[in-house]
Amino acid sequence: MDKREQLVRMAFDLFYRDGIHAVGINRVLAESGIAKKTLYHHFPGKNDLVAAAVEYRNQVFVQWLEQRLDAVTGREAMMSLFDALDDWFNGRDDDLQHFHGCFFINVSAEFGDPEHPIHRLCAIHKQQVAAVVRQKLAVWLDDSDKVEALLDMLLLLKEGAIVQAHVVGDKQAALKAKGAAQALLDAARV
Amino acid sequence: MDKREQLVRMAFDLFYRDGIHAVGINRVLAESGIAKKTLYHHFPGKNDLVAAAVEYRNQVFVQWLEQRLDAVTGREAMMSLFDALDDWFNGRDDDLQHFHGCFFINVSAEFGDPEHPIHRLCAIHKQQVAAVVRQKLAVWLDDSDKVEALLDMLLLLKEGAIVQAHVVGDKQAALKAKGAAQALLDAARV
DNA sequence: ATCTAAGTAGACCGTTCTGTCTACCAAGAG
DNA sequence: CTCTTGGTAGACAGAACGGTCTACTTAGAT
Repeated sequence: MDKREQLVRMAFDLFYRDGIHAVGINRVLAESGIAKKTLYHHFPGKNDLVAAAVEYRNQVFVQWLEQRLDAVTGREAMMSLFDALDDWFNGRDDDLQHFHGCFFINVSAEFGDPEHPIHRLCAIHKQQVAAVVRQKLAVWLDDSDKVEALLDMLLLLKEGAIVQAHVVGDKQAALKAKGAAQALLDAARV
Repeated sequence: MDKREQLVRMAFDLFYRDGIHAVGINRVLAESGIAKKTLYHHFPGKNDLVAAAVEYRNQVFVQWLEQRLDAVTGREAMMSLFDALDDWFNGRDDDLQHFHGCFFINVSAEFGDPEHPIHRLCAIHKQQVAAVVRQKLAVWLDDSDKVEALLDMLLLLKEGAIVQAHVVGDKQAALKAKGAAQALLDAARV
């Protein structure tokens, strides 16, 4: 693996665990065993490394989600969404590392200005996740208004579950969200 | 107002806007015009100032919420919850300052370890908010299992709305959550 | 009258931060 | 064969960090 990718992965690991501002460039270098010059050869500055870490995580997460929803369709796919979250929260998933909340929510907290490029990347990630779920809904339901309305509600439950799991430590949050999702799908008669 | 409270308020303002680790003690002092010795007279260290800011915000927020739910009961109270969020997101509220996401979610992102005292304070805040809403549900519904189930779902929607409003910038998130809440209450036949 | 608590200004300390720089090395391409 | 690319080790600079300290002031309480 090339040094650039090693740096990005190690940076993500540390940023996800301890936060962006709490992790210095020197720690990323020490833990990855890579020279400082090499880092500044690949990235103009820390912010660019942060951006690369965010994009890396985006790619990993979206791929993970697509895979988890791959084999199922319709209502079952929506249930799989929350089952996947449940596995994540409870450490039954190898792909996403130990759960420390949503990396993108965490990064948005540290880069609070919505105009900041790094905050924007987080917003884009959420939109990409939304697109994955929307596609699953769209092939199932004809009414595109209903698709959008259900999508909004399901994503609210998903974000809520992640927050509850991280802030309060409620590891059942995904299952509670799944229950709510079932009730909403029932109410929409789908 | 005594200096201690001035410090806490200014610290909260800055921490909420820019994040904890991005705001140095010296900036809090410069912007509040208070001497460093005074800060260290009232607080052993920065973390204690952070804790005080979290507790201050907790008090302000819970009071705000109680007030917004004061005049209403039953289903209407749940609707008021999301109307209040909508006002907050869209800057129609004077009590909570300009919206930069949930302070407690943001702080939890920077103090990711659930065992950390400051993370714990954030969890306690969420539990206090839950208690306010639970009380509103409890005086309305007899079945305490139903109260807990509805409470969980409504809080998921609330947290989800805050995240969507902040990360993606969806200022309609509260109204979408309100719609989902209505559907859930309908489904529960209350 | 005196003593204490709370305040001011700001120098200072050791540490850490991001980022630059020098000097050297290895391997593949023209 | 030489030259570029990507790499190593680590000193260094300048700023900012949290925190300590001295010296002085002010206002109440005893």
